Amino acid sequence: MNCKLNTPPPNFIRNIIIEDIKSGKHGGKVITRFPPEPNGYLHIGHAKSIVLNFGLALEFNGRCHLRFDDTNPTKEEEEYVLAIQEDVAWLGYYWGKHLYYASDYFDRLYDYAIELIKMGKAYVCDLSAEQIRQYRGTLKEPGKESPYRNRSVEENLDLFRRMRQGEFPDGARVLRAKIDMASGNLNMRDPVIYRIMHTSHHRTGNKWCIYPMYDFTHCLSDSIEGITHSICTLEFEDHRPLYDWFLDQLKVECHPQQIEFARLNLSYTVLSKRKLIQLVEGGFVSGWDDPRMPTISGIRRRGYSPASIRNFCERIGVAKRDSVVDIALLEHCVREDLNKTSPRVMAVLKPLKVVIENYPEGKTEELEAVNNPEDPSAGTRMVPFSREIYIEQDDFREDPPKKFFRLAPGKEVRLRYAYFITCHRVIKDEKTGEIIELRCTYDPETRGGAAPDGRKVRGTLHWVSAIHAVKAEVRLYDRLFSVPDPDHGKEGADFKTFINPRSLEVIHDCMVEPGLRDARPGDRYQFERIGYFCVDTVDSDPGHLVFNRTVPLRDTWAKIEKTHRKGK
RNA sequence: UGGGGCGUCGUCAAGCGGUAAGACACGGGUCUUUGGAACCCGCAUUCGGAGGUUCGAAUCCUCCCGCCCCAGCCA
Repeated sequence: MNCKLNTPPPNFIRNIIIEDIKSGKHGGKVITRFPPEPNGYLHIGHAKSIVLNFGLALEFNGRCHLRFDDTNPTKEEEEYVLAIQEDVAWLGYYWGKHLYYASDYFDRLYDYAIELIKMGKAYVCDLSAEQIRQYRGTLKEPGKESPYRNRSVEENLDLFRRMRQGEFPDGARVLRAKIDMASGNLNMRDPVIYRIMHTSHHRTGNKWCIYPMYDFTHCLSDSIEGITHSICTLEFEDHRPLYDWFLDQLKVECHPQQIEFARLNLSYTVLSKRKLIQLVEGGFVSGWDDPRMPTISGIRRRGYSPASIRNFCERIGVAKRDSVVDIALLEHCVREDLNKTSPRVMAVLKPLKVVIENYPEGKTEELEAVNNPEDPSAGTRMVPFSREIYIEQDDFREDPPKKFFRLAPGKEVRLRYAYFITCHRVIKDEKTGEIIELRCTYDPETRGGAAPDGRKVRGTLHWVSAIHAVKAEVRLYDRLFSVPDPDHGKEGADFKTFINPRSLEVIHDCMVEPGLRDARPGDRYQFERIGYFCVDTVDSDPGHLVFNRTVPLRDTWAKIEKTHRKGK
């Protein structure tokens, strides 16, 4: 475990656990579980659950199991179980030997079902799916009892065994719990607990042709593993009576407590599996790991650190009310972490050539640059400087507005770690009028960036020596959606219509300092004055560097300019 | 009168009868060789609404209003 734990803020689940420990419930133990269905990729919403479950286990000296809820072979695949394990591990959590599969319990679950039948608490029903739906009644009207509800135990036993033997086709019969067709809670109206599926399972192969349903499987799996607190999301609140019913009927030795909390919603994105699939399959993104996706793999590729995700999940809190967390908090969490850990480097995204006329031609010198002002132990590096350099196009204005502290005709600025330069001439393309080069002079007395005469300059620019520069491709990622709540657009507009057309801008001829030549996939940097970037793990290679922008630095100037424009 | 939940600052969220934490966002300032970071200040006389109990209520009671979830042989 590599994550520190300052005491997390209080939340109702933690409070329940503290009380339970105090009262000696469950022998004072805390055993939780994270139970994903391996039918898709994990996203930031799952991270909330992972951090909650593993975090609680860690805090109270218990343990957290990783259990795959794999009871529906038509939807689940091995590929997902591998991806999920990778994501949980990347987040920094270890389940150790406690890796389980609901499918490991199929034999025991079958035995439990037999037991239920013997108690007269379950029966085989021959109604079709459509009929079962009709018999279930509606939200306001009670259901009707199935004509098969009162079969004898012997007949039920025989039929259920034959279901297992494969004597019946898919959908022919199901095993149902005998509870209450008039219950206000539809989950209690004789829920199906086993269905016939002649489908091979990614782990049990063709051993089974009947598979247990979630409600029956989950509570018993929890019980088998000795889970103390079974934490799930709000939509399962209605299932709790059923969760408890099975455990009560079967007189198991361990009866975990199910506790529900509100799932995470994040502004400017979507988190439902169904919608994420549409983004992938519709080609709106490059895949599940597209850096704009809220999936763990996407976020990872985007350059977010595991620590920042954990921190985010702890800060958003855990409660029962529906809420939408501002994505600005997530962005704040990455900046906060990356600020302390990322080496600084100079990179020019949109280069503008600057010729320093009074600097000797052919001369090169090495200037010392600090790697991370937040971390002295990161040391320093040498950066080459020469007569021709690149600066950011945005750092020059021929006609500067008020408070523009960067370069302009006649203005002096500091080149970070280098010299003060003053702009004397602007060279433009004769035809287009586009600025193609600046002619400047430098003050040799200001080497390193300090003025011996105490002269102040407000602006400090990053730069890259032209002959030493390394070219790179940079991908500027932005929020995937242009509205805070794409899920609930006006008039039920499809969420895809809110996709931010500028969520990705690719820049091909960026100039980065030479030390970056050796950057490895996944390496994270702060491009000074611009933002945090990481080397793309899929498309970058030594001959063609590709950087992903994780998140831009806070840009006060952009804000000033914006409000200025609005105000005038 | 189907059943189950939830309503505290723009957004999250503590609070559990003793007189509204914190974070993000936002606004202002200090500092600065990143207009970054850091630091300082401001930001709910009020807790969905109305009654009631109490010396005292966001916290207890009553009624009302609003929002979310449930009719898969999905999880």
